[in-house]
Amino acid sequence: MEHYFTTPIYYVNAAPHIGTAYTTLAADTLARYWRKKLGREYVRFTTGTDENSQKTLSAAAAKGQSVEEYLSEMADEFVDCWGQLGIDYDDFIRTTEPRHESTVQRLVTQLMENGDVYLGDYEGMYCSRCETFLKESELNEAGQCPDHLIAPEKIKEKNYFFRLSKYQDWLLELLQGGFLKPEKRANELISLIKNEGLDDISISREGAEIGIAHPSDPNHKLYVWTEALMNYYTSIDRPELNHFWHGEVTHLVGKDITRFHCLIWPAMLHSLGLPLPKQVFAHGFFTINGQKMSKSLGNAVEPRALAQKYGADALRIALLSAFAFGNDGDFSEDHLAEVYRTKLAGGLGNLVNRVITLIDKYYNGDKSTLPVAPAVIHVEAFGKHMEALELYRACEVFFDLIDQTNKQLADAEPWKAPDKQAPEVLALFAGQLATLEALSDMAEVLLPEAAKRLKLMLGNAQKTGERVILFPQIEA
RNA sequence: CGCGGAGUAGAGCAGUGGCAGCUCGUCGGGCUCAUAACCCGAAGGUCGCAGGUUCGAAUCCUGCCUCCGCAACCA
Repeated sequence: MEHYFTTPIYYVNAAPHIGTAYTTLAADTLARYWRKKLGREYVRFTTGTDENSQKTLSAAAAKGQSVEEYLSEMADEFVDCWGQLGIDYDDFIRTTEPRHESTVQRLVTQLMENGDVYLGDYEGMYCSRCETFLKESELNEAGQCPDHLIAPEKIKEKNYFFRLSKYQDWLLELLQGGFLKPEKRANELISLIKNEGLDDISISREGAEIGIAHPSDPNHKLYVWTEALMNYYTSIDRPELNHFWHGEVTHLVGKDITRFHCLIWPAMLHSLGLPLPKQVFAHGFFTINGQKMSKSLGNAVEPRALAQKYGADALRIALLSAFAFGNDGDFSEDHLAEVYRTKLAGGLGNLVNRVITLIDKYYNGDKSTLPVAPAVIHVEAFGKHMEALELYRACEVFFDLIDQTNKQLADAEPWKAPDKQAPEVLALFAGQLATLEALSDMAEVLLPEAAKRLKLMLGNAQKTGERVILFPQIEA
């Protein structure tokens, strides 16, 4: 079974920050797990940028650039950041690409042919921040958008609508069936449907300058969410890649955009007769040092700066092990430094160093004399958690194995054994080596850069010569 | 009654019905193969409060209190 992982496509109005990095690192980690298990050809991982926004006009103008220049520059920021974080995606999709336009126009045409799109009059209050129309009942006392505290514009125009309301009952069942995880997030949408019901949604704007042209009405541009969600399909919309849509598709999203991914998107797919994703997983948000990330507070975190100081590996595992995937939590550079110092340098790095040193010393680095060791049971638990998207627990298993192995070595005290060729000493080192192999396999998922060096060290039949330090001490 | 998160050891977090856990930090000890690393032990919590359900509740129900996010950056 193929696996297809996606992150949201990110708005290009700012450089990637630690929050977007979190989603992307999580997706990358899952993709690495499945590639290792199934082979690269059975896994696809897509990320990208959402570039069809009215705001790019003013943003580009403010920088004295053309829209194209502005968008390319911003997209490059993301490509560069993901490169520095070691993100190994299969596709980076930009919604201004021709391939996306063609897929969107084809899918929207099909929606129209299915009778799920109609042209209607719309007079309503449009919040440009929400990028959606608001009901009167949703406005606050001041007549403002309650989320953004700005007065919505009164807009009267012809809009194309998607018949979302038609799929209300179907969506309710879908959500009750576990389409969205964790369950608490699904419950939010279930109560939304039950309490407020679903309205048809506008999918076009009349006379907009930015966006993908409506396939049959040149006066309209397709409205952002409808079009943006289709990027997940665009990426595999080629005959040789289309089978990924028939495998297990997992959309990773932040908890704030579940309604788009779990109401609009599945309804459109259902209308199109396309298979649904296996699941949408909504992760939580985190504060920085207990405070909301904010430029004005000066605590916005640039992932590239952290990766340069501690390495992309450390940033990755510090984020994923900081709190349970799906919960909210806290993150700080202190925490990152702590994980680096205690778990990576003092834990894994030191363990590798001491085991290899001993084997070099006692057996001249010749691992072939050691007996075959039993399998490491942690590997199974690690896989189970990865497959359940329990990244936090997978990290726990990894760290736990390191601790147990250090403990085992300390208990056995092989340096005190008079005969290093005694069966129990040989068995000990065989087991330790098997554990390092298992750890290096897990590291290929959790710590890809370190894993390369570790594999190299373990692969050497003879002495490694100069000692390789996996995680050197970092001066504060 | 705006929406939503959250209150568990000094800090950060797991744990969603079955004897309160993890990591870090702190204190004491050990070891010396190792990156001043590693191992052992200890201190430290009436699981926000009050009711209720249950043989049994951190966990389920009710009410309350407190904190956080919801202009902009923004998962």
